[in-house]
Amino acid sequence: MSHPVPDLTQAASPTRRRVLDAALALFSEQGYFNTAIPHIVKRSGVSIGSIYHHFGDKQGIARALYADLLEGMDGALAAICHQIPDARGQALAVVEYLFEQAERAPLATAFMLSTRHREFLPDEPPICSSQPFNRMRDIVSRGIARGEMHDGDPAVLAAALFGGPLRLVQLRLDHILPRPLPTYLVEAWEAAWLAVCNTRG
Amino acid sequence: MSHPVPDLTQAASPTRRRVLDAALALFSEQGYFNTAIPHIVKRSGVSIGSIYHHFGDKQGIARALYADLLEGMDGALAAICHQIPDARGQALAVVEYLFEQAERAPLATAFMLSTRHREFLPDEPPICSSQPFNRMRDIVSRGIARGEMHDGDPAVLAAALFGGPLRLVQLRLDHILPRPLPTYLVEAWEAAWLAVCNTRG
DNA sequence: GTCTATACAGTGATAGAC
DNA sequence: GTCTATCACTGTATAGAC
Repeated sequence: MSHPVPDLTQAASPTRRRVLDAALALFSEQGYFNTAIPHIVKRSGVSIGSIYHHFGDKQGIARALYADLLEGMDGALAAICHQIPDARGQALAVVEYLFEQAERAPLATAFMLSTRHREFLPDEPPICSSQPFNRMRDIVSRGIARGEMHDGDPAVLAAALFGGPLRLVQLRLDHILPRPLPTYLVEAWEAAWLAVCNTRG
Repeated sequence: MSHPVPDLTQAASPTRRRVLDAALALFSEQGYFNTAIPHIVKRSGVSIGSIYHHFGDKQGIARALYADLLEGMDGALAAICHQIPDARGQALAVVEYLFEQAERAPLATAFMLSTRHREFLPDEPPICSSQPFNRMRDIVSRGIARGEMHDGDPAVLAAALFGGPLRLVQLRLDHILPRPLPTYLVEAWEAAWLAVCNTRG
């Protein structure tokens, strides 16, 4: 039932990890284009030769990082959808996960949610069409089908349900919100749920 | 009562305008860092010497553009807040404005809402603390005070109210939503308002 | 104010020893 | 697989004529 899958990708290499960690920090703090390879060399302690050996080019670093984080996020959402039956519970768990993750791993969350990946990864599909975001839309579609949420365009309802919480994450990552996100969870969720819940229920 | 203020800034210069228009198009389509000065030269028809004469450096172009668009957006929101008395009407008008503006001037809207300005304008304050966004929070604060919206943290309520619509704008600008934004206005607004309205009213 | 030609730095990427 | 040294180039910015 559990999935301990031991890194099918070759992410286990220690140098690879060090480069990805350094790149994540630099990309999140100053942006992809403000980060030169020598910066990554300094911060990671890995030589430029090794970096190019592992990743091919600069885009390759961002690509590997992006795939890595997408996979982690999708795994979390998959687990949620698997363990919780009702759409409301799933959506709440997703928001809770996003809030906790933004505090635990702000750099990773910022790189996932607050970055225009297309500018430096022209071949990647937009993040809205990625697995995790598809799952969010699926939750909403199922919520409508099950009568938990009122009828309507799934895209609009998904925006209404997750738009507020995602905006709060953004504000927190930009250091606008003073308190940790989980302290806003109850209030933010109540408002979000009111926007989509079925009043006939 | 009206404010025809004839461009206090020296934005009237025709070459200045041509440069700003070209820069807006290029920055929005491919990003600030993927846009080289020679690109702007080609697209605007203005020589590199004139560009540097007017804007000082590359950042100067982005800075002028940003100030220009912020001023326009703030003027629109100011007019809304001035003409409409109740918070609900103001908020609805703001969402309507954002939806229309995203269709009428998608490049400008994308540059304002979907760009990490800090990456190339390190001295600018974050957009969340700009005039237009302050007005949105003010609308919410007044809505709470007037009893139109239920009590709570203004930041959370503002995110709940505008987060969904702003997310739809994002999706539309990324070419994910098939139909023009105004066609989603009624449904999006109803959901947004449900999230914050005072049920005792 | 506008233009052309040019200087100069920093960057992504490679070669090749170990 | 890891490293150092180096290349080739793009892109910002300036000089100075008109």
